[in-house]
Amino acid sequence: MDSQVRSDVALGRRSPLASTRVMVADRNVIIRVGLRSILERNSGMAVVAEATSYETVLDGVDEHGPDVLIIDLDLGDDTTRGLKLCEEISDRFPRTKILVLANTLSEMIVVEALRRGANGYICKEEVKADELGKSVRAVQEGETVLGRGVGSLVAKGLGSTRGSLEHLTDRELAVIKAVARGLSNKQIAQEIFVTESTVKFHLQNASRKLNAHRRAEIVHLATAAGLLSKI
Amino acid sequence: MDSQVRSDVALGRRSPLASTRVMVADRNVIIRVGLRSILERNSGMAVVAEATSYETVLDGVDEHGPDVLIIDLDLGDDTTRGLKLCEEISDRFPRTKILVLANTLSEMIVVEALRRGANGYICKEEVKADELGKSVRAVQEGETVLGRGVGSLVAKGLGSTRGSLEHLTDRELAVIKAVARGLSNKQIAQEIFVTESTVKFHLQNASRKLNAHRRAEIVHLATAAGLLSKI
DNA sequence: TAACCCCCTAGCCAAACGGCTAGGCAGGCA
DNA sequence: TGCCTGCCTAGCCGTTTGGCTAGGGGGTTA
Repeated sequence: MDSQVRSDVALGRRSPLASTRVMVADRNVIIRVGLRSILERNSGMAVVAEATSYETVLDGVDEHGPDVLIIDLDLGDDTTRGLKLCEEISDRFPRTKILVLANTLSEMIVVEALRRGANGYICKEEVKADELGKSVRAVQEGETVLGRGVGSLVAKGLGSTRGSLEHLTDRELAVIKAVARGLSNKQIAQEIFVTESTVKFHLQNASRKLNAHRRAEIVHLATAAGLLSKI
Repeated sequence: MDSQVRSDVALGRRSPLASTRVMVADRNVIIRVGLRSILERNSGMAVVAEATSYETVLDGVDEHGPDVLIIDLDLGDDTTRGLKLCEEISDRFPRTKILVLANTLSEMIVVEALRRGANGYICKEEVKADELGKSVRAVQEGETVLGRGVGSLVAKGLGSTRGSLEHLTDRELAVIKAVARGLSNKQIAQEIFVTESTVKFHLQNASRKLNAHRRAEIVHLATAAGLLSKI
């Protein structure tokens, strides 16, 4: 339609309605383009910056000072880095609201993200196009947005006594990855140059942290939490 | 549309072949919008149909006869349905080429998809924007396209004697899902009203089919293959 | 009808696992 | 300095598992 406005937007200028400045952090170029298209065309927002790695998110926020940061916590091989990022951004740039856009729905991650400063959590698969703009605007205005299915998950989790996600240590994660490959404790011990006892020790700790009791469950929970993306 | 040839040229030139008609099948609206945006703006292609469920893909292909179908095999809770869909489309509509756009990289799924008529397989996370158009055009012209990392995976898999994916039976899948929840064979037996022997039987068969030797590995492989999306 | 697949059951045995207690060592921090 | 955390080791015990052989019954298809 109005080609004048469109080219202005393309140049980076804001239309009077484009009062919301958004930054998008996602590894997937299709997602980035899709978000830009949806937000700019349907909601009159402006995507002022993009990031594809943990390292560049902070700089982008610092430089562009977006109103809302839409972020997939899984920007690498470790979702816990995304969680730390939430904490750091909400700490250093409290004016920028954080809307987590997740691939998967994990109770642990949701609770932890909110605890560390995220203002909203929606799931890529579930979201509808018209909800996106509303969600962004809502978090910008200080609301907390929980997408489809997220709310009930959180409510369920709040009843449990389980506190915050005790994040897995490097060693524990390494052992879990080996377990996922079907290795026995003895094989794992040889692979990482420790004794079988140590492997069992790490697995016991991981079990407690994930509230699991069998190695198959550990693998499943760690996968669901996005901790095993790269084996 | 023809009156805007000039602006089309400005947007990115339209070659005589620019009539590529694409259909997109993906549950995720962000992905659908992103693909449309990338393909239409940068490559002068037309997205003529979209689908979001297994049921609607066939109708869409039948009605619009796209040159290329870009499809995420995981349109529901069962990737094997996506594989069947590949087979059916390549059988009934051989003129429509199939480009699989996957979330995850699973050797089994790749090999099986290609065996059942897919003409290309690329991974959402890995693909670059400019590669998308090229890939679509390449499969349209009869080439087989394997995205980053996919090729080496297939090559590795071809060496193995393991044949096609023997798909898991309902029972086997049910047992695996229970295993993922950390249940013991005895507990699973009680839950699905069979003896422990039967549970072990199903797990043995699943192990063979997935080429795994430990239940943790079974869970991991089944997850990677998209078989455990809904627990 | 035979051949096949899926589902179910049984028993055996060695190996692996889960859960536990009880330590030692190094580094960061109050 | 003491305290905490992460990491490592040891041993014990009962349970679970992986891998195997050896069947039966019901359904579908060639």
